[in-house]
Amino acid sequence: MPSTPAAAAAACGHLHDTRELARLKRALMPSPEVSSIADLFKMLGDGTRVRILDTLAQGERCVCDIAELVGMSESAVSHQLRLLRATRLVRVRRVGRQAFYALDDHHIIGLLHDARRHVQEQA
Amino acid sequence: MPSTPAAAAAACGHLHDTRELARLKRALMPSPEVSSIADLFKMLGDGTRVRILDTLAQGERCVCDIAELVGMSESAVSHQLRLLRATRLVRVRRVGRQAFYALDDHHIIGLLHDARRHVQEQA
DNA sequence: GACATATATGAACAGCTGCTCATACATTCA
DNA sequence: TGAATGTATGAGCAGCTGTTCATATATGTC
Repeated sequence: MPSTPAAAAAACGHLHDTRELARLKRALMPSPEVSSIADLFKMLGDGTRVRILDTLAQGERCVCDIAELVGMSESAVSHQLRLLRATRLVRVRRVGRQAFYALDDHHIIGLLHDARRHVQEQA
Repeated sequence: MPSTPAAAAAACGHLHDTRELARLKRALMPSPEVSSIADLFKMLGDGTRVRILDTLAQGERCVCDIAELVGMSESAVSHQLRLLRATRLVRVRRVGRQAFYALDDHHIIGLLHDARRHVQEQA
């Protein structure tokens, strides 16, 4: 029955109705938000950064202690902290020649916690 | 006072006590868990996959509809669905030559929702 | 001032990711 | 059976990521 050009666009046969497809499309997240969300998850999608954030969940730490705790070079950690700073996941407090990093947003702990529960469940 | 080799290991001067450092280290997440969590976030850290999951949050969809809704080629979507399947974030139901994908774990919606709130707040 | 310490950064490089394009597979229909 | 359809997959490649190594900067100490 629907051999219209509209139906041909969605030739799959499930959603015959282009109008319905358009309605669903409108309900999706807008692109800028998708990018922001993906960027946030990208930032959380690295073992070193997860470790750093887990460490900071215990409280403020200086760079060399973080490096020692996560088992990475201070340089590597510094590079990662730079990224975490840029995305406002951590903040710095400078005291003399030391830099003390802390979580800038405690929602992150929630996300880490939820992710942890998720991976534990399906183990 | 602490010029012992132990103190030299953590020469930074913040955590003079190696014992304290060891205690903190024990409180950190074990490596396998860190990897699993990072892998989960890695999976969520891509715009196309976020879009796919957002689409599936509305309900089961076949591949070509997903492709149309997220604005990507069916091939690209199929590749991503393969990854999402491998990490058990989505599941398939095959009917004839169509494949209907759905979220396999509704915790994911929670994570997406939390991330969305987070990026909206700091906008 | 000269030197050590704590952190930051740039360059370079290996490994990974996500796309496209071509192709294979499976199912339905003529 | 042959052709069309819906999906899956392999190869190839451009772009990105995370590390190391060398170096720079800034503060504190002598």
